[in-house]
Amino acid sequence: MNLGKLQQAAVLLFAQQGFAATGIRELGAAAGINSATLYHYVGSKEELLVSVMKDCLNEMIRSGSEALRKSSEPALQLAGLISSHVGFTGTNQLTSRVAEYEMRALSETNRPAMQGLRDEYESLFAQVLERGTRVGVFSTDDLTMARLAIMEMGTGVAHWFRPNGRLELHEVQQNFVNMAYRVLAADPTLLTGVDFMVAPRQLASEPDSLSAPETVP
Amino acid sequence: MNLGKLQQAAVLLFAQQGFAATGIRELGAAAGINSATLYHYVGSKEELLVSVMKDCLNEMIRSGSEALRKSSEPALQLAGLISSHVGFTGTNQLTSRVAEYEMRALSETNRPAMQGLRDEYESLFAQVLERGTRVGVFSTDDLTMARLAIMEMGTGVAHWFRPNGRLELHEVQQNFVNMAYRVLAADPTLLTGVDFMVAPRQLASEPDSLSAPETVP
Amino acid sequence: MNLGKLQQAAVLLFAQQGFAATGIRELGAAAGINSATLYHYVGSKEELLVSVMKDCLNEMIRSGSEALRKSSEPALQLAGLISSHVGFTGTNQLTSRVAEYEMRALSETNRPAMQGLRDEYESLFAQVLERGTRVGVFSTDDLTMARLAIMEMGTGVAHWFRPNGRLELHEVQQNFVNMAYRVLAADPTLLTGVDFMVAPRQLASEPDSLSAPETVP
Amino acid sequence: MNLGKLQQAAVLLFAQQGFAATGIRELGAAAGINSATLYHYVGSKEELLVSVMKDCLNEMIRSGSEALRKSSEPALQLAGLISSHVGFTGTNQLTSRVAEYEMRALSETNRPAMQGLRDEYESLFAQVLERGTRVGVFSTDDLTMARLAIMEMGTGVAHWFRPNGRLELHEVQQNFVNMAYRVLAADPTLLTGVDFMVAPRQLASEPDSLSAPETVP
DNA sequence: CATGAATGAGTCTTCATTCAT
DNA sequence: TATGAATGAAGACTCATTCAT
Repeated sequence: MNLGKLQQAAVLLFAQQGFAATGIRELGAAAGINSATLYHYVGSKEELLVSVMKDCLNEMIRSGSEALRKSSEPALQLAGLISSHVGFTGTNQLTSRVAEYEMRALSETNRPAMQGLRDEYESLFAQVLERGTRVGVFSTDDLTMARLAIMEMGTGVAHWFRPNGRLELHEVQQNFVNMAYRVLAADPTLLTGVDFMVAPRQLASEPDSLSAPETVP
Repeated sequence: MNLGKLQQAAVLLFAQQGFAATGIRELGAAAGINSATLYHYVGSKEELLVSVMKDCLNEMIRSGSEALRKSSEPALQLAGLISSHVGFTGTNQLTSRVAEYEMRALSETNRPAMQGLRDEYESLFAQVLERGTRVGVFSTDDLTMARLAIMEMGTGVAHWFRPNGRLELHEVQQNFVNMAYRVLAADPTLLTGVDFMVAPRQLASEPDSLSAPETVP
Repeated sequence: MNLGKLQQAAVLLFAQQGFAATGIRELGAAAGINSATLYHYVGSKEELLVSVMKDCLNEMIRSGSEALRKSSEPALQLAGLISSHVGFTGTNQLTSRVAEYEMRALSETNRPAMQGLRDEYESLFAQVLERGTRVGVFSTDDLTMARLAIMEMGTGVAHWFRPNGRLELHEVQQNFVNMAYRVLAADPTLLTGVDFMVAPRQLASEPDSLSAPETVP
Repeated sequence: MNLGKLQQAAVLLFAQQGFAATGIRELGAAAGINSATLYHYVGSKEELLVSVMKDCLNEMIRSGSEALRKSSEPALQLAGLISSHVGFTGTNQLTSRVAEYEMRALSETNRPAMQGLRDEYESLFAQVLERGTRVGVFSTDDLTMARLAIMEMGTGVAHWFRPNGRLELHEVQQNFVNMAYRVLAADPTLLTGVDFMVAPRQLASEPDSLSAPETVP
């Protein structure tokens, strides 16, 4: 037994049923321990959620920041950032879903810190898009809406991507970069010959399952 | 008292805290009635959710279908469909959020029917995109991913749009049509002089609130 | 609508499910009225039970007393009393069952009065048996036990007798008189040519149903 | 704490007030535990009732069957059976009352099984009486009615017998055998010198109380 | 490290009853 | 006479959490 296994069980159940609908005994059962034993690893049900969310958001920020550091060109930075975002979301589908959905389940004690990390992550996109627009490599009617749209569509990957499905994850990453470029009217030839791709890391909290056949044709 | 007011209270709380985390007494208080009185209007907490979701999904299908009937050109149909989708989502932000998020809260008794409506709605997009691709007005690397991305980004409107904010809803609708056209490499001049816009209807379950200043600058 | 129909509905449900397990709305539905209307006929659920029990016990006492008045011979009085008891029980199966079972459901306000009636009724048996024993027409090891046994077996008729079944009610009455005579070692020839039989009256509270085929072969 | 103590508390309350009228908190209080703790020992209120009834009916069948095995003579078998029945009822007054009265409180899930056990028990009496009649040791106008009467009067012992009262339980057993013999016109001398008596066992569910002075003089 | 027993506060739902219409 | 709407109290049951072992 260790915290990782417990987090995996938690993420699986939280993703399926939601934090509020998941009982502590259910969590214990899924992790193969008594519900009381659970309190040896974690102070409370909410703390368990916090530990999952913190790891998740920190890795998102780390991975996104790393992508930004690979180049100083906004267009390439954006490609890296989207590649990171989609890669992470595809690799940690359940965890990232929980981190997004269950923000509202946090008490006032914990929400500000987690929301702060989320804001920090989103600001990575805002910065790149703004610089790219200023420099003239991106062009949109409304930059804010474009940013929100691009992030949202990337996040959606968590809902449908299946490992061992029709598409490899790197194909999905490439494709989403292409779509973002189109939305921003960026020049796709900027990408030729450049390695912007970010290899995603799997979190300890991400369950192994979900290798089922792709549900979306 | 009437069902509408109760639905509004329910949607507000379900959107903020989730179905499972919302108590029956809380619902009653928000609707201005005793929790027991609630059972005069609705058979159970879940039935209340079902009534909201059913109304929501039915109106989405109706509105989307109406949009498709305004033209036989796939490109214009898509514009209408996106206009409908974004308009509906912006007008019924909380209700549509609840309808999306709380599918998992339904019991096996009710989920299939609701999921069926959701699938029916999504198939509207699939049909149009497929026909447009066959006809040659749309061009993508992967049509399925494009479809998912376009739907997802439209759905995201529920998270940030604020009436009386920086943007009018019709501007948002227009902008999302433009972005979708870019993703699909569709010719934007096809839209000039054409009225594809669908005027959204507000559901009885949608709370009046939320006229707050836009949170996203 | 009238009190009688309401009592019938009540007796049917109280006999099947018990007083505590029967709801006021259930009662209304069975009587064909709204549960609120019920309060025009009766002050409360308990008062409804009381009205049923009072009518029942009063008629038992009246019928038993009448039987005693038909003769001054203890042996013949007992025959009349048992005939009355069994006849009443067979004619008002459900009502008498409710009157017996639901004594415990009464509040302290009403129980003493009802228990008083019950005691008064049982004392009819005690008196007759004692006089008969003193006179020498009855003979037992223990008179108290004999009395309890005889009453109990007569009461049991409520559980299995079915009108239109294998046996006519008057046959059952006769048979129980015979059995009681045996238990008391009374001379059966005392009964020849004497009409001790008491014709039972049906209470307003007794439902019409139960004309089903006898369940006990 | 253990199941037995809980069963005792349940039997006491169920016998006094009925299953439906007894609350879960009341049960907990009577057993000296919190109402929630009760669910560590039993799955539901009904399951608690079932456990009591099952134990009771099984022991009745076991004891009755044992009595039958002590002889092959129907007259002696009947004596043993009645002795067993009355002994059991006098020893487990409350439990047997609950087992009889609360059959109707069971849901459709549990009632068939319990009713099956009850039927099995009653058939012991039917078999013996039928064989005895065929052999000619019993004589009645109507065997079915005699059987019902005999069983019912024995069951009535639960209502009035008090340990440490005027009569010892074995006296009651003997007396009821005598009365049954009279009802059936059986020869009492058949019993002389024969030990047909069955020693009753007390169930774990039977409360200790009730050693009060006999209520019926 | 692990757990069975325990509990107060909470869950959704039903209760008997009242009252304006 | 009749009822739909309303409610405080109570129903059975589950909750997250604690603690002695």
